[in-house]
This record gives sequence, structure tokens and C-alpha cells, in this order.
Amino acid sequence: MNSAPRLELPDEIRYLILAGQREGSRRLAASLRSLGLTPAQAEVLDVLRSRGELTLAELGRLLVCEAGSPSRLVDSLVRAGLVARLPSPQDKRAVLLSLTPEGEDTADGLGAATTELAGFMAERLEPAELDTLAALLRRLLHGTPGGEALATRFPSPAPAPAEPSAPVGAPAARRPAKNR
Amino acid sequence: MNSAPRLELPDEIRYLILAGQREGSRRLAASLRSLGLTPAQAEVLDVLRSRGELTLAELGRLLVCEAGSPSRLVDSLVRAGLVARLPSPQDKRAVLLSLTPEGEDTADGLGAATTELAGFMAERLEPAELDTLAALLRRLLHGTPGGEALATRFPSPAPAPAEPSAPVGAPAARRPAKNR
DNA sequence: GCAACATTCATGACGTGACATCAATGACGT
DNA sequence: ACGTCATTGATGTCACGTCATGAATGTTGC
Repeated sequence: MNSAPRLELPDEIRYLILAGQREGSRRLAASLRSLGLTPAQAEVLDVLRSRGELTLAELGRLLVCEAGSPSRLVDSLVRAGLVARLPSPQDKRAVLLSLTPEGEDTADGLGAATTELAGFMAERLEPAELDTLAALLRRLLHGTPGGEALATRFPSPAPAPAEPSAPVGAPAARRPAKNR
Repeated sequence: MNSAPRLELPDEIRYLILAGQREGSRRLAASLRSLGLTPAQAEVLDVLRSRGELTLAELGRLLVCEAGSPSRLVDSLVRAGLVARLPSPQDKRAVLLSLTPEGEDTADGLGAATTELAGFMAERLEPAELDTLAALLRRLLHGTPGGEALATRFPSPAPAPAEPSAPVGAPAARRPAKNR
């Protein structure tokens, strides 16, 4: 028998998620330092590499969070010469973003940085536990902006036990080759 | 048999945790708006209410994250009249922080705000699943600053399956009465 | 066509996070 | 006492994250 569920559990979970984000962000920032990138910038490169050309608004919907349009975040990458920004032919409001060759080089180096964090997780949890954790978090975030962005970016490995099988939007461009 | 564990799983988990933090933070901020508090400020009030007088450094170690000393965060609460700051008698460097009567009133209103987020979680996961989620996150964060802070603030309901039973520091002041 | 509304993007404002630095104070070994 | 080092707290700097606003452009209904 479980003892009655503790009432503070949701509070603790909220703080645990906060702590996880902070710890991961700090570690990732350290790993990315040598590339001259911040975690947020790395996410932009990651998305642009796997999905190709995007408008700012599309990018904003795929990034975890960044409720508004990530103009300034992208600015920093344009200034660094990693992202190109050119006006859309069809829509004069929109801007098309894509990786420059330097941006692609840099994006290829991301794997090495994120591997460190992946190793940290693998030291602490078994693969099956990581699966469980991911499944629980997916359900917790189902229907939220961030959850939807991730459902698009990481096509469902096993559809959450609910929602028969909504057309989750085209599975989208599979990750292109890792080499360039 | 599980299909082989996906290699991107740690990446996805990292993003899921990020998305969880953002979603929770946005929702909590909305709930706290009526109190005129931000989530970070609410955490300070929460800790001060349950642990009483603390120095800035002690508070910093109990807050999830805030690597340095949360001088400015506390400043905002002092300016709002919710926290009192007076020099420590024993250590002329230290400052003792405590809730003002207004701060206690405000802290008593926190439960209503966090309850909304707790409801959001309870809608999506069963109590047993929340337990599992918390346990996995605790293990993921074991030994990190945030993990240790939370282990102190939420005394272990069932010690992680490892570490026989290190003296986890005095279980610390149990949450005082919720009424004032 | 045209008015009303929606979408896209940029920008200002505010409050964190993380890091580095600094001055004051305390602790410790000698 | 003294020198060395650690701790405490404040502050400057930088990059986000969120919200609000505003201008330009699209879209829709009439």
C-alpha cells in the first residue's frame, strides 16, 4: 500500500522540474562555452538544422517556449554569422531563416556538447527509467505549447495512451544526415 | 521487448524538462499576478515561511538554483515590504532575513496560487504516476545543488534506493502551522 | 474595393539567472 | 598578533523570457 499521496507532492515536482532545468542549463552552458553558444542559441541551431528554412514565427512555435517571436535570440546568431535572414518572397512580413555554412559547422558540433548531459542522465537512470520519465513528462505537457513543439520535433515513439491517433502534422523532415 | 532505446531520448528529456519549467512558470506567474509576486519571489516567501529566519547565504542554498546570493531578488521583497533584513549579531557580514507581518499574510496566499498548478498536474497524471515522476527526478538530481536544496526542504518520503542513510542534516523545522 | 481583423516581426520594459569582481569580515595556523 | 584563505553580501555585465505595443502586411466578409 502506498501511504496516502503527499499533498505537497505537486509542489515538490514543480521545484524538481525547475531544479532539473537549471542544472541541465548550467551543464549545457558549460559544454557549449567552447562553441561560443548559449543553450537557447543551440536550440535554434538544432531546430534549423533538422527542419531547414523557417520563418521566425514557425521557429518560435517549434522552440520550447519563447512565447513571442525570438527576434532577439535570432539576432545574436545573425550577428555571429551562423544564421542568414532573408525576406520571404511570398509574404512581405515574414523573414526566412536558414543556417549559413558556418552555422552548419557549428550545429554539427552540438552533438558533442549534448552528449555530456546525456551521459549525466544515463549515469543516474536506467534506459527503461528514462523512457518512463519521458513518457510521464510528455503526458504532463500534452497540449501545451512546449509539448506540441516537442511532439512535432520528436515524432511520437509510442502515442500517449489517449487521443486515438490525431494526424500529428506531417512527421516532418527526418533529421538530415549528420555529416555535411 | 523494448525497441532499442532511442538515442535522442536524453535530448528529448532535456527539452521536456525545459518545457515543463516554462509551462509551470507561466502558469504560476499568472496565478501569482493577483498577489503582485513573481515565481522567484514566491519561492523566497515559501522558504522563509517554512524555515524562519535565514541569512542570505542560507537562503541561497535552499532556493532551487540562484547560484550566487539572491541579493537582488530579496531586495525586491524588502522594497515591497514583505521581507525584513537586519544585521546578524554574531556575524557582522551576514544579514538575517525574515517575513514581515505583511509578508506572512502574502505567504499564506501562496497555497491558493500553487493549487492551480497542482490541479493541472493532477488532471494529467495519477497520484501513483506523480510519485514515480518525483522519484525519477529526485534520482536524476541527486547530488546537485538544486537536488540537495529540495532534499532539505522536502524531507525524504522514501530515501532514494542508494546511499544507505546518510545523515541528511537535521530534518529541519517541519512546516509550521498553515494558519497564522 | 474596403473595413475589420489576424499575422508577422521588431522593440521597449521588467525581472530573473549565471558569472565575475570586490570589500568587509571571520577562521585558522603559526 | 599576523598572514592566508574562506565566507558573506553587494554589484556590474550579459543573455534570456515574458509581456505589451506598434507598424507593416495579409486575409476575410461584405
